[in-house]
Amino acid sequence: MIEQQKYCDVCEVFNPDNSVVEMMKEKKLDDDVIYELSELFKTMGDPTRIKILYALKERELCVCDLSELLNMSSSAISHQLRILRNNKLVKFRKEGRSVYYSLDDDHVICLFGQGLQHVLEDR
Amino acid sequence: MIEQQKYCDVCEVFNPDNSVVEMMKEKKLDDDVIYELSELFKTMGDPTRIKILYALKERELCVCDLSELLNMSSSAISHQLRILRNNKLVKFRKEGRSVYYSLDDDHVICLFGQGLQHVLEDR
DNA sequence: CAAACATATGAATAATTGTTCAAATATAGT
DNA sequence: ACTATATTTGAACAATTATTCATATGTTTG
Repeated sequence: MIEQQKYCDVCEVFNPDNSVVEMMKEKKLDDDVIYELSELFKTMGDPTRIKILYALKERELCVCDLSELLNMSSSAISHQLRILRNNKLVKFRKEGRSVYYSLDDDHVICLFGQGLQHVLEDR
Repeated sequence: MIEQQKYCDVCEVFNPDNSVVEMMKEKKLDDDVIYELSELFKTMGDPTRIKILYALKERELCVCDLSELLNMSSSAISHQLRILRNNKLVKFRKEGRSVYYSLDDDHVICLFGQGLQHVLEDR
């Protein structure tokens, strides 16, 4: 076992004491959290939804506002808003036949800012 | 035109002066930036890649480290690393036959933290 | 109640995506 | 030169996704 030399200390499964694998595994996030985290980012990983969130950053808007603004069908917008709603990125308020959407909390804006910083970094 | 009552001030296309549409359109982000931003979030929107980034947060690791750590084939890991590389989330360094990957900058960690805050908020 | 409007929803379709498998490239040791 | 190891790559396949279309729900006005 020992004479079988390995070059990656973590791949070294024959020497548990020196293994980083276990260390990492202890520190690992709940699978639930990892899943939710990836769902959050996935939700923000679509141009249409980015545009919706960017618009809602300014003020609350109803479906037809967004539809007009982004030049897309109300149906398409509504579908995307449902995804944003399910992931708690937007909340809504009904007024007559209109439904006004707004950002659910300010984490979204922070994520936005951080993302922009990363994107605009090397230009 | 005027007698056609509308309930969403933004949808009101017949009165440009009072329209919020134009205002928003002026403030709108470059399509390039929106695209890149959504690509960034899309990149972070996968459980495997989240796990990779979370592991790299601690220290640099090579492909077989990650493969061992996440219990996945080197091929699968390599494919995901390519996506992370293309989106400038990780950088790499070659040493012998190994390729060590690490986080490209600390925006990733900030995004991580913000995302976690959002996810863990209501529990 | 009927007509118009705002939104939501389900099915369908085209496009994208993650993993697997097989094969290729590259580096190190014998 | 040969073998073992580390990584990359391309094709293939199943699964997911965004938009469109048609239709349904709910609300307001006449």
